[in-house]
Amino acid sequence: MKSVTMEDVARAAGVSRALVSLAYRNAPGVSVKTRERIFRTGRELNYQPNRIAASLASKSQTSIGVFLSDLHNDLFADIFDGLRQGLGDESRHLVLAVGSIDGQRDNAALDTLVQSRVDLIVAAGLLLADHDLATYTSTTPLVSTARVVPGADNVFTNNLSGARQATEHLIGLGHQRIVFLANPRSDGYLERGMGYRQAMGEAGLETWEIASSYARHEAEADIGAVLRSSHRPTAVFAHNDRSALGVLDAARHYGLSVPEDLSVVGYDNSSASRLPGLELTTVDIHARQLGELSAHAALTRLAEPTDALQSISIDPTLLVRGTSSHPATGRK
Amino acid sequence: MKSVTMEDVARAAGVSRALVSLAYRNAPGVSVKTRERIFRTGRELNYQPNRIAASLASKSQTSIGVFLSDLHNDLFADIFDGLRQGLGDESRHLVLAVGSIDGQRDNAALDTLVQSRVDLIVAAGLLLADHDLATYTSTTPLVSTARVVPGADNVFTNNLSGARQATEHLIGLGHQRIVFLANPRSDGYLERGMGYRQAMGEAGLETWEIASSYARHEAEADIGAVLRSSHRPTAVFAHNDRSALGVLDAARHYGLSVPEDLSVVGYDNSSASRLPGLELTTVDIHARQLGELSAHAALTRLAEPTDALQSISIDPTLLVRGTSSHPATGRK
DNA sequence: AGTTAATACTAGAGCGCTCTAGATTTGCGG
DNA sequence: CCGCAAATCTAGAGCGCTCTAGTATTAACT
Repeated sequence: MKSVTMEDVARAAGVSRALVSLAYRNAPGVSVKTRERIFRTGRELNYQPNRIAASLASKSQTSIGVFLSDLHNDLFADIFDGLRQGLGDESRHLVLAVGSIDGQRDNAALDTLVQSRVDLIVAAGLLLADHDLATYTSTTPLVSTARVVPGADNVFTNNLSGARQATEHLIGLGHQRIVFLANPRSDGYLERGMGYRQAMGEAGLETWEIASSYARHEAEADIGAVLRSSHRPTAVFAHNDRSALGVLDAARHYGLSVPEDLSVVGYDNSSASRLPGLELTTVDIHARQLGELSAHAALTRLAEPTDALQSISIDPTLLVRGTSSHPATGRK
Repeated sequence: MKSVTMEDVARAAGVSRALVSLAYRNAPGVSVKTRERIFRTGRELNYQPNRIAASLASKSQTSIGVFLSDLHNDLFADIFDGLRQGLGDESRHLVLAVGSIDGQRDNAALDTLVQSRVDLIVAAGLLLADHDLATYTSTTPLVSTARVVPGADNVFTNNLSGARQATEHLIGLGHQRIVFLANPRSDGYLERGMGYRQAMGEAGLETWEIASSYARHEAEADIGAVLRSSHRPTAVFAHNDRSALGVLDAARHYGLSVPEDLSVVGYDNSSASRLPGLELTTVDIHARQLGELSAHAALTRLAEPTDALQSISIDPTLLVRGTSSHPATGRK
């Protein structure tokens, strides 16, 4: 399947290859008449410029690599939307790479981007250790979203603040036995845990943390044992919506009604949390805005490669919905 | 930012460029000793092969383009997972392009893939008209998932069967006034409507169709008016889960309880439909399997470019969950 | 018309790799 | 130690484009 090249178009239009190149890049220096003729013959031959060749030949083709951790999490979809919007016209040269929920594919995905010689990588939801990322940041500028990576421009959410807001909300409602459901594999869990601990400490309450895994089913099992105990918690603050849904499931399974018997607060404001019938109280990390700001950071970095590294933090917002209320009574 | 080239590695290792190339491609013809030396110096120099140059130079670099319509719909995430699994090792050369929910970006996304000279495109959720797609199928083999495209290998779900199953389920429960909530912009809506009509016709029931839009909120508004009418339907079959959730919302808004006052059946078995607290009765299209079969179709096509076009259909499965029951009574 | 200054166009080198065809080395039976 | 095939390695021509440095053409103004 031989494809049409620039050479073919040039010959057919009776001009040089270089001129066709200029025309297709909308560069100046081509007369209107010739430009039209070139496009016409291009269309006739069904010519599609070869991007591969173009980016090999040119040094200035700025392409941006986007790493997304997991397509199942619509948070990343939001970030991606924001990114694309913030990038505007630049978004035509995006190269996507998708990792996997366990982080196993992150390395391969980043390699792909580096090997595709993207000028910059915007990464959302990286699970790799800082140390492993150093290899990449030394080669290609990195804009990290929703996680702070040394050596990269960072656009992140203030997890500490979000976790405090969530915990203080529960404390304010009168809860005392508040469990924090953590996941050592998840982004930002450390800071969220810290925010939880701070808020609990300031209120003179004892912390109670349970480690859980990323998957909903496992989170459900992990929390199940706790919910069955006689001195069970009256509220659970989950490190993200996904595991909060697991808690909801577990509660239902053990006959606890939410929020009457148990208050549940999630984190992320994922689309699932917004669903009718769930109305999960959660913390909105403003994912779309995160993406947009990442775009700006990326554009700035490309324009000024030597500028100092930036870190932008966005304050998350607590969204009180239906799964949190006063303990025992069920009153809002 | 000058990057390390194969030339650099060759010089440092004291061999020819060609040999480095062979080594990095794990090709035979390189002695074990030399191979090791090459990799060692490669690592020392932090060499990353330039994929762009590689694919320009080689004719046989098979890369596969993947078009995904919309990252917010986790159906596509499932398809993608299946695809990646089915592709196995081949999945290292995936090039992703993402459209948009309104289909506006589909053209641009496909152009990107063609311009990246992918050897084949696997497309999930295309909204473009057949006619617009002809341009692409003439250049690059296309495997279409979840939609039948002329001139492409197709892996699709039997929408007719799925819609019949859903409708017959409702009829079997005793419903008579069953609304089909359609969306003229959505994939497969035509066939789903047809399945609905067939099932209704065979049962001697009158059809009742309402056009809706893709977004949940609008679907909610569209269905609202119908639900308020005195002679309202006892069941709604929505063309997909997304709009089914809108129906659920509308029902709640107008004080109808589901499934007691209104049965609702969706389509897709999206992750949202599986959530605790929703338990939407829906039709499972087996998205993951769709992806896997697409992978096989792609591999077959790449191996045998001249074989006749294939069409594989998967029968969807009705999943009866909590939102459907006998009319008026609420008994299952 | 004659000079200058734009404007329009072209030749050819090169981006970093792959691949073909040929050169060199190695292994091994006699 | 020779001969010859197999194993190992290399030179150099592209892949389809961009970009620099230049040539040809037209416009602009004395």
